[in-house]
Amino acid sequence: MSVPHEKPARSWSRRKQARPGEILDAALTVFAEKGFAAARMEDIAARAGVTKGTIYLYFPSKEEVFKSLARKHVGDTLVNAAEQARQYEGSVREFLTILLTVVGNKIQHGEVAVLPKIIIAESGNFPELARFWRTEVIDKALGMLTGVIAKGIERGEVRQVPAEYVARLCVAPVVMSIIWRTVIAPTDAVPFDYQKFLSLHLDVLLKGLEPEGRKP
Amino acid sequence: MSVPHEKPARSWSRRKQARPGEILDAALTVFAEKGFAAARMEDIAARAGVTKGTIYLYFPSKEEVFKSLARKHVGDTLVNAAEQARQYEGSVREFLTILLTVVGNKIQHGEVAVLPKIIIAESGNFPELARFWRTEVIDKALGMLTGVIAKGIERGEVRQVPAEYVARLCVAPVVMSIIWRTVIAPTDAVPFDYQKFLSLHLDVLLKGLEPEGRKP
Amino acid sequence: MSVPHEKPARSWSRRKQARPGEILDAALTVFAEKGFAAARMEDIAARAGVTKGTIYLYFPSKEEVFKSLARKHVGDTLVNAAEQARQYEGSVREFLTILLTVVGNKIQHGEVAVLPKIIIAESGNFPELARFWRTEVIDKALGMLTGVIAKGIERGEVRQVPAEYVARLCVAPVVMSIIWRTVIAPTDAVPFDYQKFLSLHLDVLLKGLEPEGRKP
Amino acid sequence: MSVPHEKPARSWSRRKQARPGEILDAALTVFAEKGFAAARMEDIAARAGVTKGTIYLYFPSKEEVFKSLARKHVGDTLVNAAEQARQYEGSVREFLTILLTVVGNKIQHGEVAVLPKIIIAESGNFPELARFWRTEVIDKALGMLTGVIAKGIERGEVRQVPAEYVARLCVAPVVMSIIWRTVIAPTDAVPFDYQKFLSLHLDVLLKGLEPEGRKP
DNA sequence: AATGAATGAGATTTCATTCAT
DNA sequence: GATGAATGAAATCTCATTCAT
Repeated sequence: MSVPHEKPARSWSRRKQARPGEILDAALTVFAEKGFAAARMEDIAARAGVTKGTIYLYFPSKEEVFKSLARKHVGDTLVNAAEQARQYEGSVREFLTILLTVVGNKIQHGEVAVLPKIIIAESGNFPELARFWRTEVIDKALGMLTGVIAKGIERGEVRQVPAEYVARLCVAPVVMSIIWRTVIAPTDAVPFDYQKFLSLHLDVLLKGLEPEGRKP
Repeated sequence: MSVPHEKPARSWSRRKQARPGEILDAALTVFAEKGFAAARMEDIAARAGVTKGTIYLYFPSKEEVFKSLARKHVGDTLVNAAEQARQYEGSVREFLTILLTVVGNKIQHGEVAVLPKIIIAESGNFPELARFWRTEVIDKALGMLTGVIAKGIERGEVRQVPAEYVARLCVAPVVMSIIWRTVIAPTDAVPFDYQKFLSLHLDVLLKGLEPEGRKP
Repeated sequence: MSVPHEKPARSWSRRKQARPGEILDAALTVFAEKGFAAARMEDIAARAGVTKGTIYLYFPSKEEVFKSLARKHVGDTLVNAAEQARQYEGSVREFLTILLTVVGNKIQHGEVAVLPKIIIAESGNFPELARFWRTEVIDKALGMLTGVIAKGIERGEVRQVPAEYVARLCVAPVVMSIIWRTVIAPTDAVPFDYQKFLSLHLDVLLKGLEPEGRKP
Repeated sequence: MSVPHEKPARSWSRRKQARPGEILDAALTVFAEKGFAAARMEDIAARAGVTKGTIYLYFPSKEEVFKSLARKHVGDTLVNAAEQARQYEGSVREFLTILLTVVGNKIQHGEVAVLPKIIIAESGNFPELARFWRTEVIDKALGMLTGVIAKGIERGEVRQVPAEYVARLCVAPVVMSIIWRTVIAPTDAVPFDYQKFLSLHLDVLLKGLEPEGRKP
């Protein structure tokens, strides 16, 4: 690869490259806490370690910061998950176990867990965003799961059920965990074990989906 | 003593009685759509069929409108549900069937379905409200369900599981339905059958909770 | 005097006659405390024992209430004092003693003592009023005193001094007392003896005005 | 190290230093003319040569602008006057002559002469301020004068009189001059010679305070 | 005559955005 | 590239005034 004299990368040069990302990270937190309208550019700037004016060097407006943010984390994890799912040959149980473990972990520790809350809160003010998430995230996630369930039914692992609805059943406790983490958890000290919760969920769900006459 | 007519009750006197409710109804819709900060008092007023100033005859501030709203619908349905649950002697299946039918109906048609979205969106700006809902709604609902599940375990209807977590499993699809209705549904035309979804949920859940050796 | 059937004067009829005065009395207090802009019609109404709307039956606007008030107490006491002064034949000392006693008493107990404060405070917003008071009250009072002093100089009771300036010297402690009563006195409990103060004032003033070679 | 020029001191940095003062100067004029409630932030801003928003960069609210203003000019001149008075060894006449000349000059030309009017007008709405002025300005001024008079009595320059009351007598024409300047003078063209008035005041006052048997 | 619910103009205050430095 | 002082549009809130009862 021809990068003959990869610049010495003066420290502020690296900063410059990193700025938009730093700003969006700051925005993520602030928007999650206050919502779009109540978030002040100054809050975001302060959290990003810059001043108000600087944000406008990288984004033309508050709205654009918000939209960039909402688009940023989409597709990353999800898209390849969908890809893998299509080719996946293991059992439904195996697949969901892996998936929910990863997701559970993100909820427990990840920063991005707050994005859904942002979308929920601002869907009314930014309907395009709601639609964007609908098509890019929700439909893809549900589509992937529907496919997995359907395959499970074909194979006799799962009894006859409407796959798209079951896909939502599969996701529901994840959604609830996300909301719990972002809405309830901050207000009280009692910790909640999302991993254990999702693990139980999977256990009950798969049992509930077992074909009738099956021998355990 | 001659009190033939209930009261003089001048016509605007009757209006005055009704006004606060009308305003809160309007506020419910507007807050649900825009969130607290982005909702304009004038919007709420217009929707209630009055002007800005009138709202201030009944509520001292925007914040108080919001808080009144958040408190208004609490406990109504829920509290007596909890009471009935404690005394309920029927099976877990029966109880949950009735409960989810009622709830599903409210989600499908009710106006109040948007309240949770409001609380989710504004929990960061009004932590007291988040706490209030946590104690008054969530804890009570989960407590009620935990009790029902526990009773089911005692009776052998339900296998050995951590009841509080299962209570959340029970609720998760309800939460998801509410969010779907308020966030996703408005952006697209495809209708979603909440009743059917919750019915499937119950079916899978109860099956997933059946004691191991049970004969169907 | 031909008032053959002086009406039985039903009590509310008397009220009706009295209303404007009651409202102005209330306004006097409220305006004195808050000033014109900060005084609310509702405050005035409440203090007068009526409701906002009622005031508008008697006065077309807040401004007119204020102006009526400012004109109300003018000339009453003052004008005849001026008249008496012109014809007065006694000594300067005698005259001022009587005058300051009356005035001192009004300051100590009267309600009207607050009027000057109102005029001072609102002179900027109602220059006509300031002019009105200037011509109707101040000029008349100073003119009267100037006349008295001048007569005193003629008679040899008072040494050669510019009478109009001395008239102001004569008034200054009165002005100060009024301000003390309305501005300082309300904020603390220590009482102030206006009568004694004005009496001392007169003593010092007259001594200071004695002709040079006079034997005491 | 080369620090040839005091500082970089970008030009707007110097402005920032000056702004609060400029705003308070503007506020002084506007509040004096209209009173607190009737003064619009926009008026103050315009007079200070900025826009509404700018004021809020330096003061959190209109009320705080007002309070800052009321506190600003306190103690400056007065406090050292009090200090000097305590140590002063000259005659009462000398001292008061100097004092009243300075004061008379301030009234004739100074901007601050309007502050007392502001305090008088707003004492009802800001009782803390009235108290503040009472303790910081009035009590100190009267205390100083009382001390001077008392010393004069000891020395035999002044006859036996209650010193605190005489202190007020001394101040009364000053108060009246201030009110004349701020309330009456703006409404008419005839000028008033405050210096001459106060000079006459001193002449009459001191004569009035001379010990009885004194030979002139 | 009196009420008091309703109005809406106008004030304070906030904050996204601009721009000289 | 970064700053932060300044702007001004837009929101909340107040209250004089109106008017149906």
